[in-house]
Amino acid sequence: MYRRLRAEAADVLAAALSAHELPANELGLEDPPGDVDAIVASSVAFRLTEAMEGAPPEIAARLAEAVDTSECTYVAGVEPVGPYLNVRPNDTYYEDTLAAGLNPEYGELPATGERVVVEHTSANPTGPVHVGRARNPIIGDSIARMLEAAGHDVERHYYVNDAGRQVAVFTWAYETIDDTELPPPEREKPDYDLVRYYRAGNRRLEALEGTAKATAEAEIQAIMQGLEAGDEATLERVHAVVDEVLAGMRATLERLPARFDEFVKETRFLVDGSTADVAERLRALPAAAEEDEAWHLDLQADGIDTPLVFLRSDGTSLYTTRDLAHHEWKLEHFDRAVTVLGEDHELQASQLLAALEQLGQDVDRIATVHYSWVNLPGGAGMSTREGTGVDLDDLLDEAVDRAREEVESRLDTRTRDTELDEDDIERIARQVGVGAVRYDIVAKQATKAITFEWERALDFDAQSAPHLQYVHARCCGIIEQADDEVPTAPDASVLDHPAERALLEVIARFPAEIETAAEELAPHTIATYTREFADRFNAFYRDCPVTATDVPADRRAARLAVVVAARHTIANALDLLGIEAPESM
RNA sequence: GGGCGUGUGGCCUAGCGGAUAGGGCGAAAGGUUCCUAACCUUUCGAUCGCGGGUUCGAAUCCCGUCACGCCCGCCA
Repeated sequence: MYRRLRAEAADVLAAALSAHELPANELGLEDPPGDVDAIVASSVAFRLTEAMEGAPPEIAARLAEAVDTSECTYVAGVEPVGPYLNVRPNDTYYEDTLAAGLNPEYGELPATGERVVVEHTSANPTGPVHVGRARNPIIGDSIARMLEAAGHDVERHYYVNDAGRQVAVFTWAYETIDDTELPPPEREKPDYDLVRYYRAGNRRLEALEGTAKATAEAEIQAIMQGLEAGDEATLERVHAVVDEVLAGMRATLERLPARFDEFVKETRFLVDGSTADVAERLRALPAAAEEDEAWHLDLQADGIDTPLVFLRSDGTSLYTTRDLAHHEWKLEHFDRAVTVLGEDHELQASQLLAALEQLGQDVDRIATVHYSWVNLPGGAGMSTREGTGVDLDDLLDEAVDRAREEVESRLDTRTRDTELDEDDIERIARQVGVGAVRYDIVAKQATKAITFEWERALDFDAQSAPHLQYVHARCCGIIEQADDEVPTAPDASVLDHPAERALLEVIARFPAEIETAAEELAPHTIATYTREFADRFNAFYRDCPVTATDVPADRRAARLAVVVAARHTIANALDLLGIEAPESM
């Protein structure tokens, strides 16, 4: 509704400007402050003091007179308030919002037919997912959900780095080190089991000297060469390790939940020859040059000082070379490609785009979202190899444990009729605990650095997931109280309470919020919206009883419809954030 | 040294060049015979890092500066 109202406001304002023979390219449309009784406003009068020869308030008044809303579906009027032009909605705006909100899918935009691949996480398959990396699946999964809601066909990909030196070291370590030399795994999961070899292997490699070191390096080199050549036996040895670790990592990511349609292996682009092919085309570019038998691409013309080395002197490819083949493959199969990467990959990502452009690809179809690091208090980083950092499994376990305590401590004071059994408590604890972790991360702008602190990440009061989930539970409670007798054709005209109007207005904005969040690839804006939604619902809850006996029948029916629309909105908004919506808590 | 990013009350955070910088935590006070108090109300608290500039108007744009983070590999 809001999208159409805003479009209509733009149309009538543009027409009014044209009537004064003024250009209508800058309409100054904006959201008015909270205490102003308007949905959309314009500050265009400020800019016309010369063209219309007058003070802004007087110009606003003259423009308002020229506005014709007779053709509008939702605009009731445009009124001058000081220098501003405020757009008021008519009753149809509220009626249509209420009717639209009764659809359980409310908020979803029409299908666009656009195929979008969202690549996220893509953490090296070397060990358990830690909290430093957890920002990636949480942001990536929410972006995928938003793009889907915005009408696109979305595929989620995890790009598996199974071709670099790290996995060669890992494979060597796994095959050389005996289990008895290692400490017991921290968990009975394959990623925790195998990371011990990875860590021990890296330590051993640093400690080795002389011929022992040479032997080990030769073995690692042989594995890398085998991978580069697409040698079947080598691929099998490496994948025995990689697939096993990945299975463990996948199980952890499932808890968020972050699920993938495809795990795209890097070696695939070696085996099918596309990496060699892209390297060949890169060598033919004017900006390509050979130095000490290695090949690089000069990117000065693209404003990047660091040249991109794409072939080693031994003829093997590098990570970005393979990623170039990977991205050409994406562009071939999808209309758009979105990648979520840590800020440490920024240079690599810009080199990738510059190289693709030199290869003649349409890089406008590629978007990259960068997120800043998650550090430990004191500024320490998290590293899989060194074993520093907090495992995501531990964080989620702790979150669910604390949520369970919270649920249990509240059992005594519950007044809702339905009882909770053990399974309910466990389910709610999981929904609340995991939701709190996701919200804490997704609610912040990706570019801001985060310092991980247990107390803050697991604060269930604050502006947190449980606060939002509680709104959904309240909606469900009211609907349950009303025996699910939801009116199919409610009369919105009886909804004249400010809290009812305010709630309908925020419901009306939901599709527009999805649209902009998907366009800007900014999931935190949905988190902000959801918070504002919760505030307005709670005001409605406080001031507008629904099922009380002294509420007239028509008002009860209309308010019940508002609650249903609110339930759909909050449930779908939480879903975009990957947060479950409990019916009771 | 160069590139990119971030800097908003004690702490966390929102903010498209426009209306009194919006929330939360914290601290203080209050609210439940009434749809779940994981809620709500009130109060306290900000020269939007600092200095210039552009503009009718700057947290927002530009320049400079400081602090912090990331990057600048024939690693990924």
